[in-house]
Amino acid sequence: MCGSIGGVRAAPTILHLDMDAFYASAEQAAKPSLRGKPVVVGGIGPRGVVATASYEARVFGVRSAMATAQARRLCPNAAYLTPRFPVYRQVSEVVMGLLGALSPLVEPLSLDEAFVDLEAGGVEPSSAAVRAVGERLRRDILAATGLTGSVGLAGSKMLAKIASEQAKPDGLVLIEPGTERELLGPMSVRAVPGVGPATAEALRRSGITTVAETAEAGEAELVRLLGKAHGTGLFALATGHDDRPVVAERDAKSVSVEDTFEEDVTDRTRVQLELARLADRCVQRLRSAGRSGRTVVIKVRRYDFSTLTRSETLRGPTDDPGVVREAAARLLDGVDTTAGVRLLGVGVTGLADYTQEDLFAQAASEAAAAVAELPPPEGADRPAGEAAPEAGGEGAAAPERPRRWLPGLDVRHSEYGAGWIQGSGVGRVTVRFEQPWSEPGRVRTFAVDDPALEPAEPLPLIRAEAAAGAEDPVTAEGPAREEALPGAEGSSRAEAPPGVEALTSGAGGALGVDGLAGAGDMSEPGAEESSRAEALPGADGPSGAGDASGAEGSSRAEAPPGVEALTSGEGGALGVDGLAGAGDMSEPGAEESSRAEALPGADGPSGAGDASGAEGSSRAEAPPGVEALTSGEGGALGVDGLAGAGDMSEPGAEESSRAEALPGADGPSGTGDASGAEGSPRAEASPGVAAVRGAGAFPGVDGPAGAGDVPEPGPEESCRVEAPPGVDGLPAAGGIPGTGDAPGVADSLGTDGPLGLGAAPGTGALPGPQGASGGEAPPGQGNAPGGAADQPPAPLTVPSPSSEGAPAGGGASGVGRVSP
DNA sequence: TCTGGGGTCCTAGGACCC
DNA sequence: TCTGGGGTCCTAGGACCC
Repeated sequence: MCGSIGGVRAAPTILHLDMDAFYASAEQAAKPSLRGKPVVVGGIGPRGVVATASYEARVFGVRSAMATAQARRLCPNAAYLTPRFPVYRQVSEVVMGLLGALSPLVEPLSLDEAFVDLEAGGVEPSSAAVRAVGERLRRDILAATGLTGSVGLAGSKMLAKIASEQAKPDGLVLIEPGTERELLGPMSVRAVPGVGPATAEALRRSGITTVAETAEAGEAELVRLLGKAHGTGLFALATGHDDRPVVAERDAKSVSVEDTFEEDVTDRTRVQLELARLADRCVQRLRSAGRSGRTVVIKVRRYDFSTLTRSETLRGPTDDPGVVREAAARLLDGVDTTAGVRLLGVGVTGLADYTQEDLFAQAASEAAAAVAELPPPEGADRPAGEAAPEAGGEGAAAPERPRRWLPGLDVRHSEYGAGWIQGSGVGRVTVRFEQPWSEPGRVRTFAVDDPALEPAEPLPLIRAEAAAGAEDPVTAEGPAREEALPGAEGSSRAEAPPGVEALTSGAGGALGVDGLAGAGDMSEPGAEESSRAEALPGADGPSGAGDASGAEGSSRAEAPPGVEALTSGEGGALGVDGLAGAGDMSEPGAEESSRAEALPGADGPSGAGDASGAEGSSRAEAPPGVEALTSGEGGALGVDGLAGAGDMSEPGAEESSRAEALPGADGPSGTGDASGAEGSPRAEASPGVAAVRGAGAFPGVDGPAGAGDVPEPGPEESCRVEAPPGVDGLPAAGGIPGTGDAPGVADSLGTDGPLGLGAAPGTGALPGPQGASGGEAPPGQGNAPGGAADQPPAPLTVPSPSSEGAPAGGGASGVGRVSP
């Protein structure tokens, strides 16, 4: 009786694999600077939602399906990236290939999930044998992709899925047949696949919340509450009955595409045009799948989120764009869109494997051709996240459209090689040059239309022929750095030297981000600096930057950002400034002045130095950075922010560089930062580490620090306020900039501090606030710089979330140092 | 701070046929 | 002429999943 119940095998031969935080993990594997840091993959625009959050981001409460805007509030320090599906698909194919080696019966549920019938694969039906297979599979997946997956083994699909859920992350759970009911009984009914919010609520109203209660309710009651299919199905699962087979192949039953606009569309002509474009995209997908369909469906989500669908069934299946476009247009005729359309979608169902061309379709398509030729609407509200125009149908010659540098996407620079977009805005794009197999790379900023920069194909997570051969230049560098990190600061520093100069160069100049970058740059020799210099106008920047170096190094570094801001002039806008500003913010009088100077960029120099001031600043910055990132697109800012952060995080090179550069003193610590960074950022931030390491140094790192920031009352608040703007990225930027204006800056900036960059600083900042310490902060910053930037993320928002603990940490550390 | 994109399955009412 | 009942298709909407 209690043993295996009908529908459950006597041996746990059904395996369920679920990759851990798949998209986010793939991004961390591809981007060394993001490892151990909060990463959020999803829609970057104002209406985006989170697809996947790394475990580091989940600590802050970030969840899938959450609005990205909310996620940014919870975890401003995270890196917000647009999804790179081609990469995920590639990895998925490798994983599915490994599963295919286990059994002919593999049922993929999505890119990162699948059931495998081990019995059909000839695996001995014993717990020991299947467990061994599961463990080996996990090892093989890690070796082949660099990613971890969790495995559930049980006698039914449902139980295997529940087991893999319990195994997360990076584990394996086997449910022994016979134990299912006792195991399931106490669980929430929400654990049963198919029970979502609505069903759970319906059951709750009847006093049913657990699986045991569901089973006790009886089938008749469940059918009464939920309907026939759902009621009987749930009763079976709740009582452990699940004999659903693993089905290898299933043909798709529909194909659809949809877009949510960044802003509601009220213009009817525009709505019609967008619908036609969607119809073309849908048909493209249909054709590439070798299918045709008979029913055309349109979906319209209105301004108030109410959604309606309209469908029309043709006499026969088609894959003709003209036919689908026309059907969609007819369906739209019956829908009132005057109040505004939030989303439009076009789908085709009733799929057939063949294409049936008929005369009618031909004629229709020709008639519709004209429509197709219409140029896609330009405009701010282009579908969120759409990076490039879809090749409409045939002729749609994609007119040159301004490239959109979305955070996370791959690029290649003729001189610096492969990298990815950390952020963009205000006419600039920040790129981190690193590869999956390299050490965390440096950040550089370019004009968005820099001809040397172009979109690139993603790199594999695992070096192709592997290991084979020679390392590429980039890699080469890496090694050295690593060593540095750990320890050493020493090493780091070594590098620093160069960097130092950089700083000096004022590269700092570069932007705020740069600021960070700067840091990073620093390490780098000439090139970067120059780049930046150019980039920014900032000529001034440089100096300012330089200053930073010093001491504050870090702090200042941030300042630099400010610089950028400044520099950018517009840019100013950027977070960068923010940073600077930020720093200021925290600090009272002094800083401001400092900043003032700083900002001005020109002053920069001094200002930077001022930085010292501090810390305060630091913080401010951090935040900014964070946001900046966030803003993502905002591009500009965020970018920076990130960058900065990034830097911080980064180990060796940059940091060290800075450290040295800076005052050196901190330097050391700086190094430390690196370490800190990571992590849970905040946590680490915590005291100890940070402190120790110099984290302080890094303050940046601190990013975590950022966290630290949080803690602080006053500053933050202000920060936040401002932050908002920043968040949005651009705007903020702009705002900031203004701020930037040196003077104002302080205030604003401060707030902005936003930048995240500051984060790093922030750390320092906190302390700084504290006062004098601020000065010290600098050091951290130095480190931070690099690191900070990255991490940056920290804080603005932070406050609330998890930060709590963190804060202290961050702050603490910062403080700690300071005191010293 | 509103809430993506791509799917699957189910329900329910009406039309239509037998 | 009235009244039924079953089955299928179409349409619209909703829940749920990743």
